Amino acid sequence: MPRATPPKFRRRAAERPDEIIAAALRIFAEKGFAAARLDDIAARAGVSKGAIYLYFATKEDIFRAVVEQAIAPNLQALQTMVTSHPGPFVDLARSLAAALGQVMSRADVGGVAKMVIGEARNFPELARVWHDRLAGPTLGALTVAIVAAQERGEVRAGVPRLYALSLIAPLVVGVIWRETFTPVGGAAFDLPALAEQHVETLLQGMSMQDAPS
Amino acid sequence: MPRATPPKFRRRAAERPDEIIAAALRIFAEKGFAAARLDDIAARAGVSKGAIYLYFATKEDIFRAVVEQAIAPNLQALQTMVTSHPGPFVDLARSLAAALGQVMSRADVGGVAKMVIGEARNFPELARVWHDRLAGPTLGALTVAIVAAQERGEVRAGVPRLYALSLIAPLVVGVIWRETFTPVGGAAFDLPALAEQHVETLLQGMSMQDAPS
Amino acid sequence: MPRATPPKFRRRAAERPDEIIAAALRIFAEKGFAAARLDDIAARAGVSKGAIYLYFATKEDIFRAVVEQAIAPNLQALQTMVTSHPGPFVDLARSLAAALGQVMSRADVGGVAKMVIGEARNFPELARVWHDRLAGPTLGALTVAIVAAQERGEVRAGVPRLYALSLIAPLVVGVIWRETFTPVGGAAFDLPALAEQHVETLLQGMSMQDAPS
Amino acid sequence: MPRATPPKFRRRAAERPDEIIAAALRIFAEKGFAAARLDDIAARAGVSKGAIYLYFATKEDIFRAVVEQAIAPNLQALQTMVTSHPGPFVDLARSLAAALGQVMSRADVGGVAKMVIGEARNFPELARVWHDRLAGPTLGALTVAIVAAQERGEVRAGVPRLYALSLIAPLVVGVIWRETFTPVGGAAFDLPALAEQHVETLLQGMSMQDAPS
DNA sequence: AATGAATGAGAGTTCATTCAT
DNA sequence: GATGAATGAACTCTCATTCAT
Repeated sequence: MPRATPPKFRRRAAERPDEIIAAALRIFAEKGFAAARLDDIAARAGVSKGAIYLYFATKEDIFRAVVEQAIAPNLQALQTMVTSHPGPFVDLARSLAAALGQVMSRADVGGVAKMVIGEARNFPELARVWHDRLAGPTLGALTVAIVAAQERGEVRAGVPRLYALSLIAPLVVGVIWRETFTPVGGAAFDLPALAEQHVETLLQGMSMQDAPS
Repeated sequence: MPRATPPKFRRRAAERPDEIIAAALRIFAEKGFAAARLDDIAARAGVSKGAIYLYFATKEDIFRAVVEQAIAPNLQALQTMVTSHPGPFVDLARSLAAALGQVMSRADVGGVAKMVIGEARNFPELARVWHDRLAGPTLGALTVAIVAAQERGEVRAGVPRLYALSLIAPLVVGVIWRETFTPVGGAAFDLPALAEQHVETLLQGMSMQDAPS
Repeated sequence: MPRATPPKFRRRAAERPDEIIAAALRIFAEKGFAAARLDDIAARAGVSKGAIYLYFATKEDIFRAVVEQAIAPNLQALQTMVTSHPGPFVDLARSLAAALGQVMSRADVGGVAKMVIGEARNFPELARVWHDRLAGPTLGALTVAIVAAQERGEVRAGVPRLYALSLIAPLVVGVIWRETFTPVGGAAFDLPALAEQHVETLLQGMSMQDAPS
Repeated sequence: MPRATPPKFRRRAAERPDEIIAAALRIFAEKGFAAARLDDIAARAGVSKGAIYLYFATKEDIFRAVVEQAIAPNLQALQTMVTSHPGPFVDLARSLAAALGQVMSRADVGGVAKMVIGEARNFPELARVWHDRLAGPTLGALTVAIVAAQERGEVRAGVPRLYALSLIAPLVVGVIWRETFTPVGGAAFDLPALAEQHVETLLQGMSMQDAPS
């Protein structure tokens, strides 16, 4: 076993588009769509400005690719978790909270979310994609689970969809807070701790057993 | 050596700046800072592009004015409410929820919030203003109230600042949802109803009396 | 004799145009025509911008008035001096040098000259006015005097018009130097001293009597 | 969100910056700094307006480049000539006059000089550059040479720096005259002839041998 | 007569997009 | 495939000029 250090191969084409998307994510998250410059994206991706146009037709296309791709990896797992959870609601809620706390801690989730929120009016199709493929289904599945739990007598009366939002919201706000206020001196939130305390507290309030007379 | 065409003059007003700010709020909320055009703001305000520069030095100045002014009117009232509430925590939480549900329903709050979130990196000073004068104090006052409530035995153990965020978050997300997904077909949330159900549920979970065995 | 201090009357209209011209001279000399702003001229004149248009139709008109008026007062006296001087050329030259040294020391002459030079291409009519009414005649009269002096045997052979320019040039350059280089640290010239030494030296060179064989 | 029209490309060159500077010199000399339009410079250079910004950051930068570059080529040679001239002062003066007469005849010298004079207040740094690197040293070197000549008994008493200015001034004025009055019908000066006659005459006056009784 | 708020054409500058190399 | 010089439309900002008061 002569040399342990393998000759360092440099990247070859084929990963180019992904590298560009990764670079674009950074720049878009930082500046927003309109203020981001192709030059910056190219520089960060380590390619020429012209090379970008070999893979994407317009700046908007890059943005679309960034936002659409960001849905796939980790977030989509969430709804399958919600949908396929068998046991009592308390278990589902706890798993979900833990998973969300984990996911939300990832650096880029906040950036993309910020972009979707900020550019929803300019790119309604992207807002629609995020709603139809991510936010809507996730909230819907959770709502369904809550309805079932209510029917099983585990959760007390109340609008299920509002319960679902109540459950998820603090983590979303936690991420937004991190993106918005932490850079200017705002104290950060411990997202996993927030997830756990919030879910336990809310579950306590939603639970049937110790309802007041 | 400019023109000599006959211009058409309009009215005259000391409210000009406010009219411009109102128009700018609409446009900025719709397009974001960078994508907003001075022409559009001027048109919506019913003045010429040049007239804007009688009152604001740069586009950024308009943006600053919009964001800073949006703090004052309705939102600042919140923290005084929190600070000056004497009775049991349950009462404070309910008043706060009702007030927040009301405030958040106002059309422009969501737009400005979106801008602050989206442009936080480009305008850190504005993020700082919103944090230092609005978000931070409000959350802080609520946290203090929770600490006091815990000492009085009204609220069970737990990190007070996380409780505070848990309490407010769903309304924030409700507003963001309205701004982001409602225009593309997402079902809206009834904010006052959300506020009420969420607070009642969370208070139930935070409350001491029915602690688990 | 009760009060020696008369009630201070403020200026009344009628001197307005002259005040505006005076203010404009300052601003134009400082910035040049294009970079001068009507606002600045109005401010320096102590009137509103609109008031200027009661007396002048355009910015160019103000400029014309400034340049044309600057000819009249002291400079025109020069050529009459030249034309009407009876005695030997040496006397004329000395009087001229003294007068020029005096005139050129006036603050605004340099400014206006600078303007005429700098804007000659943009305002050929003004360059023409200065040439036809000031520079040309003065130089012409001096040339005529030199021709006469040559005929009287006072001045040696040589192109009279070049002699005339030789005589005047150092003072012109002295003024330009003051306008251009003194503000950035260039050592100033003592204009009267320059006038005297130059004329004496040049006269010596022009003179017939001690010509080399 | 920009256009999609088919542009027309031109050549490719490393001389681009110089072409732009050359074009800018023409336009600036003609209009002055403020009245010159980037469009005109671009058109004269045969490039698009945007292309200029590949090489210069601002309009002022172009101006600076024009003025600074105009110093180097032909004028700087002058002071080395003055400094390194060994023989009697008369020889130096004659060489200098001939060289100056030559240089001043070049088309662009007058234009740049006009700009430096006209914009000295707006661009003091450029006036400083011209003073510190061109006008000051040249005059200084000439002054030193005159002092030496006085010590050698070649030149009679008198302020050396004023002698130096006397020597150069007519050519400067000749160039300014050409720029200012020739286009509006003023009779031009034959610069080489002016240089020769002036220097011979002044040298005669400065010379020791035929001092007045 | 005088003001100054308002206008709008025009200028400098940016940047997504293209294409000769 | 890749580059980067070049383009030109669009945008922010300026300022001479106008007119209701």
